[in-house]
Amino acid sequence: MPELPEVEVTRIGISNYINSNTIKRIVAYSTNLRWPISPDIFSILPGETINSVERRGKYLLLKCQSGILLIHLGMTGQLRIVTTTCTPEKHDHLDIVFIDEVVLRLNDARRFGSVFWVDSNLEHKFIEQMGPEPLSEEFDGNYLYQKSRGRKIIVKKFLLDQQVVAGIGNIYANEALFHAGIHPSIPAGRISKVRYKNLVVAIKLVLATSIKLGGTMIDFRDGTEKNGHFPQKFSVYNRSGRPCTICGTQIQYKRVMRRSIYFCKSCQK
DNA sequence: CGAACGACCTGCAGGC
DNA sequence: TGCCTGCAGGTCGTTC
Repeated sequence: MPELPEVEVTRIGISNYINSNTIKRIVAYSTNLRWPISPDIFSILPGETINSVERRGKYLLLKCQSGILLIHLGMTGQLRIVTTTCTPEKHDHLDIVFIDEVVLRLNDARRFGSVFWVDSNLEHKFIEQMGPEPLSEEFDGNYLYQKSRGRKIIVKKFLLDQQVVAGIGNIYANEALFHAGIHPSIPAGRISKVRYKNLVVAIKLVLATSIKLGGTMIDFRDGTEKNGHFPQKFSVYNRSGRPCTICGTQIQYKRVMRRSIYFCKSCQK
């Protein structure tokens, strides 16, 4: 499930192959992702050179001369670097073919991902409304504290709001709350500034650690199944019934508002 | 404005 | 064996 670390690891991985490379053509095997892929890209992209590969929250930004290609991987989206001789498989939707025959191929089984083309002098509304990058200095305890005043939603859901902070998903929200010792079901507006400072430290730590370890499930190179090593570091996520790494209490699992929460009832208050 | 929920989609696990 | 149900996940759009 691509969250910020997975997108970042993907960004670094594909950059080596596509940065400064020029697009030859676009091939679509299906265009109905979360939204139809902008038909513009078939005529605009050929001839464009990738000037930089950037990331904003969970979005990848392929910056070209005349605009930006935004890619969101949804839940199951994966980008792979292949060659033109590599035949497409099930759930492959889009090829960005470069002049040196390198292909950036998008695969997305559940099709929650999306691809947008935006004119360079327009900001896309989804990006525009997005909160700060969690690894930036701008994102600190004071910011979260101020942002949460008056909010009644539970803190775990608050962290998933991309307008609050960009790039956090269910896995890292659960993990960060554990490391900060905060119960996921507490209303966001009732948490002290000190606790938010601890939470921000925890968020930055879990995200940075995951990026360093290669995320949770990344595989961008042709043929080589190279999974990230972060799952081995999970403290609560997907560990229902297993002992807490700190106190040994069984990790709790609950469905709250159609989302899974994992926590230690002894360590998180 | 905030909160809650439906919808989108597919693969997989579990129950019968 | 095979069908059915529920769950997993992100997030936009709609409704209250």
